[in-house]
Amino acid sequence: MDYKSVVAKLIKSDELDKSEILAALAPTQDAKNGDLCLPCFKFAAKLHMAPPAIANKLKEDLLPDPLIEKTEVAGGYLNFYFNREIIAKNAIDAIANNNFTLPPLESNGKTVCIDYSSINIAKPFHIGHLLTTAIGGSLYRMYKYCGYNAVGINHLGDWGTQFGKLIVAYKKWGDDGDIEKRNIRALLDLYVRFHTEAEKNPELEDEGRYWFKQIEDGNEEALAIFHKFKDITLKEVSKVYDRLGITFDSYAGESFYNDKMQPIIDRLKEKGLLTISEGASVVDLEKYGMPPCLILKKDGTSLYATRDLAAAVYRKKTYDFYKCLYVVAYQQNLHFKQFFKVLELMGYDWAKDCVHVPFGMVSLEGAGSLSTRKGNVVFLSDVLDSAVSKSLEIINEKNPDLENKEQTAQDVGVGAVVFGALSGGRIKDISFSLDKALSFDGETGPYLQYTHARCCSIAEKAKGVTGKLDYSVLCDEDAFAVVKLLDAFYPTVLNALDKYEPSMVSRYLIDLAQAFNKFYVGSRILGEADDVAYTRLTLVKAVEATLKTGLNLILLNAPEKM
RNA sequence: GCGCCAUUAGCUCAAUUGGAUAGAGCGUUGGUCUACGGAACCAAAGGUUAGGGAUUCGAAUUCCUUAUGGCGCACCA
Repeated sequence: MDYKSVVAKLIKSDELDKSEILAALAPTQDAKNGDLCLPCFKFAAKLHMAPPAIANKLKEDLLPDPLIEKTEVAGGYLNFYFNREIIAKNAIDAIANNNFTLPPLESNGKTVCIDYSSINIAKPFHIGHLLTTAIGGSLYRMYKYCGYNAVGINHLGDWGTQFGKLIVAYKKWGDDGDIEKRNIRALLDLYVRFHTEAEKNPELEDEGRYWFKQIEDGNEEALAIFHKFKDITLKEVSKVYDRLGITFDSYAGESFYNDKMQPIIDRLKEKGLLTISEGASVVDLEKYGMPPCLILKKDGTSLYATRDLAAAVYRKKTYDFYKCLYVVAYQQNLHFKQFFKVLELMGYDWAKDCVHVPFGMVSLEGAGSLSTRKGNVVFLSDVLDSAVSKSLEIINEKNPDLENKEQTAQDVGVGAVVFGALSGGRIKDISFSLDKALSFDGETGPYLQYTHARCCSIAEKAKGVTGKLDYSVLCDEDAFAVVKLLDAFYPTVLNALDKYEPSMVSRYLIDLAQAFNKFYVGSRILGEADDVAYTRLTLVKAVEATLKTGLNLILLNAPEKM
């Protein structure tokens, strides 16, 4: 419920605009100052009055409404204290009358493409890929929830000289039995070995280039090996996606655009954008304060930007997107600025709808930056396994009779890792530590899941409780804090989407769980009078529904017992 | 060298986007179990918001500047 606009309508003023007042209204920081406040300082110059005097005048002229129980002037603030029963009724009824679900918003018909995860073939799925995968996956769910048609795109890194190198390594040192057994880890070893050997024998690089050329030219042997690598990778990676609950609508990657770049180059030439510089074909961007965007190398072959241009045009044609997001680390900030500018110069007015959603770097605590070439990586599946087995240990210790132990341990262990990736602002660099990823106390995924399970448990035990809703029961500090948070769910999700920031939902869920747990320890349900018990139970079920829906938006399952 | 980003409690992060006494978690110390899940709750300690300047009723938030760290800057992606 949008109480700001309700209050704004009640404020009478000849000199002040409704929109001005609406913009100034803000939630209070502390409940003792009421629920909403109007700082009057900025009106002082216009009205030639002191802020407290303005607050007092507005207070006197305020139209009466049942929503507002009282108003107080404190300094230059006009504070509004709401009738808590009305707020509680609105918040609770919205969920209770919907059979304790928080339905998605209605479709608005808009399509959003989200390019995320975008793993490289024949390379490990390591913790460096966790952020793009989790952020993109969460945005995907949030867009769907908010009524958009979301298209998840895994822009596979399935082209380039590294495949030639890998073929060389495979032909020299490859062991099919080993690959069969250890699949992608065996490929990683080959890749690392190639780079160490190439330092001694630089001619290996030439061999690598030769074999990549064979792939491009359709050499059967080369293609067979390449496809074998691709199959192994996709099979392995899809296991991880399954565990994370991630899905894609398209796996069109780099190789997919190989035959779609010529029209781009033609159009660039047509528009007179392409110039030759140091033998390469570039789009000069000096006017815009950027280095040139390289389109073709001097040998005439294409580059990253070329493929991205082709992909963007293809996506616009195929999906007619309202927005196209690229969830890619901030290292590539400049690349996206250049690439979007080139799209714009090509005359595509939808270039403004392309958005880079950057995030911070992941390094290894104690071991520095991740490097596939050096083999300095931590496999995501290993991290998930550790988290799951720790979770299983805790379950065996605390709840040994639990059914579905394995699945629950998956939910909780994976949840801990994923929440860790989605709990902070995107842009912060992360120094990955297994200890931190395996923390289950405090502001963590398992804490949210625990709180949800607690709700389920009470609801189960209080099944027989019936009575009438008495909203006055929800007006004490602890219960009302929960009520206000329930009311903030949809605005929080919409705001998170607006900022492409899943962590806003994560923070919100932590706030809700903390408020709920505080309420929980202080307010009994079983054993209270019928109406009190029933009303509190209803609040519990509303929290349960909100936690479950919110957890789902940040990719966490919400087991009923754990 | 040029550009972009970051810097808030010992550590990891918030702060409704310019509002009231800057809040949480971890860790530390001390409490709460004969009520529904202790993966919990309560309390204490911990701050010149990296330093300096400016803007204004008001700045962690905007601008300038310095410092530290990260990233990027031509044929990798």
